[in-house]
Amino acid sequence: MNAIPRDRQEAAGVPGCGAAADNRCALCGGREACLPSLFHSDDNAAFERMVAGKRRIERHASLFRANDKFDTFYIVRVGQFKEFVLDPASVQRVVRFYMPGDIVGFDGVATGVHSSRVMALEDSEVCEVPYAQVRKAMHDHPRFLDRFLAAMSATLLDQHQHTRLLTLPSLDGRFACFLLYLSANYARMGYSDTAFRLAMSRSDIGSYLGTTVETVSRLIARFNAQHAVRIERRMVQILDRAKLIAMIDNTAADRCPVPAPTEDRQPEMPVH
Amino acid sequence: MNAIPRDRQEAAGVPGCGAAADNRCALCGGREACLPSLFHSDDNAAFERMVAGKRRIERHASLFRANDKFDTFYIVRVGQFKEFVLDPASVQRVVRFYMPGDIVGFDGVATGVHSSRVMALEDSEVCEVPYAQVRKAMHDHPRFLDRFLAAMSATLLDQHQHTRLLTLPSLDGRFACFLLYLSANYARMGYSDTAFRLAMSRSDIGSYLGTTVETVSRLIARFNAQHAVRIERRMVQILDRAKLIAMIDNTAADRCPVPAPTEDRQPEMPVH
DNA sequence: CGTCGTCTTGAACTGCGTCAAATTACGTGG
DNA sequence: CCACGTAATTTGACGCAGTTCAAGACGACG
Repeated sequence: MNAIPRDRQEAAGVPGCGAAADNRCALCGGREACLPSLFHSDDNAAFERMVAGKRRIERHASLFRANDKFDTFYIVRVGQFKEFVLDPASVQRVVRFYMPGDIVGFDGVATGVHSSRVMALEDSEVCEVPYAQVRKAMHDHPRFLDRFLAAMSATLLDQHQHTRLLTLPSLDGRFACFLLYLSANYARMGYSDTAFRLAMSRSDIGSYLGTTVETVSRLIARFNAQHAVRIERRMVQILDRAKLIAMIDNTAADRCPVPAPTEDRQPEMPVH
Repeated sequence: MNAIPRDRQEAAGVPGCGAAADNRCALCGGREACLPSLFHSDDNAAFERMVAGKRRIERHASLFRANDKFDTFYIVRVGQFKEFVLDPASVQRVVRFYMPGDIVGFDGVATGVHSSRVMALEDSEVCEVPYAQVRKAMHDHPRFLDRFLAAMSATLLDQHQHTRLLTLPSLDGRFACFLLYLSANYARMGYSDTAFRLAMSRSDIGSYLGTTVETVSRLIARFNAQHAVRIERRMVQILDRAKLIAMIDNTAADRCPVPAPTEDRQPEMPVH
């Protein structure tokens, strides 16, 4: 997710799995890295001045909705969120999930208005950081500027990962990718990367993977049968990580086979 | 694409269609808005100092590749680009297209290294803007800081659009969406939004839509037969825009039907 | 213990991927 | 200017993965 600087996330086929950061926020103090190294080598006190306050968000309550005014960033302290847009038929399209340490709100900077809705998947808590303060801090602390830009850029990389996931030809690959992505994020937060609880419903997963609830169910059944994982209700155990990775690679084969461009000029006819 | 501030792009089902900007870059002077209002109300001269130079990129040559060092942004002056990553099987996954006025390189900020490859679809030209200069300008000119952040945020919104496109259940919807997106972008550049040339191959389109070349071919044939468009070779004419929009909406119906959440607390069972 | 919602399972249908071959476009060299 | 070769694009036939519709199972809570 957008925890930064996401220490050199590798470009392999699998979502980034940065090491767990360990910078305690003086405000939060929780055991989660609630603001992952964004400020620590610089001026920690500066950050604390930036934080306007904390806010609790009940399960299923929204942090903000599409068309709400944007003037505040949120850093997830505890809990998880889903971000989604509503398509014409009022169907949710989950665009991403947020976990502790992630920064929420970048989408609003462009227009001053939020373009999507962010809803808590469980009882959660966030730090509020007014955009005005962030701007000021960026001006005053060059290092903070860098870190902040890096954070924003990292969310772009996350989006790319999601895009890659969505273009995997088989659902097996997508689901495997999704599980590894969760695993990596739990690792980043300092939890087990082989056993964790899903905060999201089957519907949310289906939406995120670009498929239906039923198919998600069947995917789970199949993965369980193959002993790659053990998913029961919302508990997940990863039993055979290698098998999951293999599922991504195998299914990725020749789709839109633009041949691997080792040289710069790939063979294609010029346009008249 | 990431031309900014993307004047309040609407949240409707269709990719953003900002109005055509009209700020001439003193350096480029081309009739395309090569740097869309990023600097104009502030200090135009400041920008010109920022631009290190221009660079020509031949068709099929790369602006940069994955793992190349990042230290420069590029603003597309003329031509078009595709950005893609290679999956394990060395297959291209097109993540986005760039058109004149778009800023390229945000992905590199997070790690200092590019995560994808950007290749010219036709003979092109870009302005080079060193990251160091941008940082300095952000520090010196608060308004520029705002604009730059807005630009970055806008690319995030673009990615969301792509994600939404990819989760449309039917290929018809995706392709319709793609055509409207191109149309909107040509409009933004001041060209006709009903007749234009595709810079990308069928393969690239297939990759962008998450499908195969063959299916793209069939989509085109079907759309032609329905007189929604007239696509011949790489020339596109949009004949019935309403029909295209309808194709998106119709196919968007109940997929992962999380009911429209008008109230904040949508009905779902608490987790034990 | 009954109701409600989520999740799972079943069966039938179909859109799209896959493989294969034909066709067209375009650049090259004669 | 024409003939040829390469690569892109189109078209056809077939099979399967995944959607759809429908019903049932499970767990939570009143």
